This record gives sequence, C-alpha cells and structure tokens, in this order.
Amino acid sequence: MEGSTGMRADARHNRERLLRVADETFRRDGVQASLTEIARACGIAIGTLYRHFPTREALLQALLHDRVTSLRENAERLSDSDTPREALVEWLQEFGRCASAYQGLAESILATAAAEKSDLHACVESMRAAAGVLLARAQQVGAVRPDVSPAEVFALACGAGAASQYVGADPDRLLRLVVEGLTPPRTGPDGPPRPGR
Amino acid sequence: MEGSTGMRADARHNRERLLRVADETFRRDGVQASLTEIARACGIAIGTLYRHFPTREALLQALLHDRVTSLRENAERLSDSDTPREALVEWLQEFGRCASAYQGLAESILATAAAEKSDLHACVESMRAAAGVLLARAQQVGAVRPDVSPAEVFALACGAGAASQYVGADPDRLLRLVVEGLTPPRTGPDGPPRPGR
DNA sequence: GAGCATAGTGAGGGTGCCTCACCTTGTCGA
DNA sequence: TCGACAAGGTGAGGCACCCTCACTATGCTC
Repeated sequence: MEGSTGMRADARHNRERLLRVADETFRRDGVQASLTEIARACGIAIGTLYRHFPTREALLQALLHDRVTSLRENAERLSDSDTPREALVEWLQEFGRCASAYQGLAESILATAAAEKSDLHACVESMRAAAGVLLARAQQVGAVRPDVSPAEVFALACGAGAASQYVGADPDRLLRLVVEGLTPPRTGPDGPPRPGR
Repeated sequence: MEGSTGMRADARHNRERLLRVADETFRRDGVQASLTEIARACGIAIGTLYRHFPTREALLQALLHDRVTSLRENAERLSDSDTPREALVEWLQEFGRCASAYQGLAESILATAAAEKSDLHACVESMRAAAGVLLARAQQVGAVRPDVSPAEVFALACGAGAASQYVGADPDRLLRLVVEGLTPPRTGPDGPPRPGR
C-alpha cells in the first residue's frame, strides 16, 4: 500500500480505512457509488475523503495501484514465453479480471486512456504498454493477425471486461473468445497447427 | 414515430421535440446527460418531460424504437441467408452501430437485459431473440463454434459497441474481430475453407 | 510541553433527480 | 360559437450527491 509513508499516524490510518471501505463499496455498487456514503461508512467527514483523494479517479487509481504493478511485472515475465499466443491470452485474462473488479471500471479505464490529465492515466498507460509488448511478440511469430492494433485489442479487452460485469459472465472465458473468435476451432489432421501454442 | 397517435396536438409536438433534442444531447453527452438540460433546451418544463417519459430508460426506449424494429426485421430477412456466418456478422455490425449511438448505451442495454421491470427490457429482449436465431443458424452449419451461448455473443457485441464509443474505434471493425478473433486468417491452399462464407 | 505543520471537519453553494398539487388549453359536442 | 373537461403543462420542493474552503484539532518534533 504505497503512498502512505511519512504521513501522520491518524492520516495513514484513515487512508487505509478509506481504501478498504471504498473497495467493498465499489465492488458492491460499482465505481459510481456515492463517495459521501463511503465517508459515512468510514465514520470520516467527507472533507477528509477529499483531502486524501481529490477526485474519484484518484481513489480508483490508489485502489488499482498494486494490481497494475503486478500486471506490468507479469507482462515482463510473459514476454519471454515461447508460446506468445497463450502468454497474450493469459495476460489479457489477468487484465480482464482486474478491469471487471467493479462495475463501470472498464469504462473508466477506456475513458481515461485519452484524458491526459486524469489521475488514472499513467496507470492505464503502463497497462497499455505492457499489452503492446505481448501483442507485438505474438504478431511477430504469426500467432496473432498482424492487422490488429494494440488499441483495438485493448478496446476489446475492456469491452469484454465491462460486459462480463453486467452479465455476470466469466471474464476469462470472454477474453479467450476475443482471442479465438467465434470461429470454430480447427480439429482434425488437415488444419495447419496454430503457431505459438 | 409510433406512440404519438391520439394525442393532443401540443403534446405530440412536445414529444417530438423532446425526442429530437434528447437524441442530439445523448449523442453529444452520452446517456447520462442531464434530463433537466434536455427539457431546458426544449423550452419545456421538467415536469412535462417526465409526463412523456417517466424514466430515462423510457426516453431511451422511445429513441431506440425504430432502430430496434429495423433490427428485428433485418434478422428475419437474414435468417434465410445461405451464408449464415456473414449474416451473423452483418447483423451484429448493425446492432453494434445501434448500441454505440450514445456513450453508455451498450451498458444500459446490458444492464437492462436482466432487469424485467426496465422500460428497455422488451426492446432488448427482441434484439436478443433476433440474435439468437442467427447464431443458432450459423452454429447449425458449423460456421460458428457450437459452445458459445447467445448470452456470450450478446455480451461481446455490447462490449465491443461500448468500447468503440469510448475509444472512437469503428464498431464494425471491432465486431468483425469478435467473430474472427485475433487468430490469423487462414490463407493458402491447405486450410479448410471456412464454412458458410 | 509548546509550536506548528499536517490533518480533520461539515456547512454551504451548485447541480441533478423526480413528484405532485395546481394551472392551462386543445378538443369536441351542442 | 362556445362551454366544459380531460389531457397536458408547470415548477417549487424535498432529497441526494458533488466538491470547496475557512476553520478547528492534533500528532510530531525539538
């Protein structure tokens, strides 16, 4: 839980409590949950919440920090894989689980991708970069069609994450479908093996 | 523009104006645009807006009515196609364009799919049914993998529609990717031809 | 334990949602 | 032409949320 060093003890305590309660609340009510209610649930004045997290996105960003770090590390680890296609699937699935943690989160991520000033922006950029590396790798070995852009993959992944939240579907499954498509899997001896598997 | 027969002239006039302005506003600001502002832009009191459309979803439903009808008819027409896979793609693309008309619309559609009481519900159901027929047809001839459910296809389509809105991507392209996946297209003489093309 | 930087507070101004008791007017029969 | 009334229009009001900021409280350091 970075970002709480050098604080006064009461401030650190409140920050941690806010993050804990915000996570529960967003999980239950989505990212549009009332900040007033979060503060109330913490027994903290609304002004204190805003002192710690000046915007809703700053709060989201703080909540996502650890997961984003882990996503970046994972991408670096996976970029050595000798099955780049599966590496991409695995990473996208991890991303999808992250993006579908709260209802509305995937949309927030999509929306802030363009907005430089957003608190989430840097956060999102690092994820996009990580995805870009894995995608390029999979494309190099011919495991992914060369004509899709990182932005498109990112969009589809966010879309699948968002959809899974609303419908209650398994994000892993949807993201595998994104990679494989609705096209029937090749079976039998005559289809060329899929590269990179 | 159904739903305005037998009304008083002033009411019909206001209803039409509301729909026109709401469409412009949702297009610009997304489905979360302020209803107060729509009423103001119409030069109409807020109570009048609510008299015509008791909920935001009722307003959306009215706006979508014509397009949904057209989607249903199109599905019926396409269900005879001798290239069921392309028929599915075409329909999904039309649906995607509809669902990405306003930012947030795809999510509203997803969210109301489960909520029986929503004004959009019937609207959405007719679209789901239409998609179901085309999907089943494509699966029958082996053009689409048999293990995807209509709900999954619907979720992916909405996800792609939503994502295209936020990113400014082409929904047609994203929906074709949903069907084809990120897998490289088969080329050369040895790959089995894709059925249903 | 004094001083102060850091942190907490919550009223207040702004906006939006939706309702409802009351007013206005289009329409239709006489 | 006109009167009655049902259909329609109105907007203040109650509620909730957002965010700010002038003020108060308190951990921490020396």
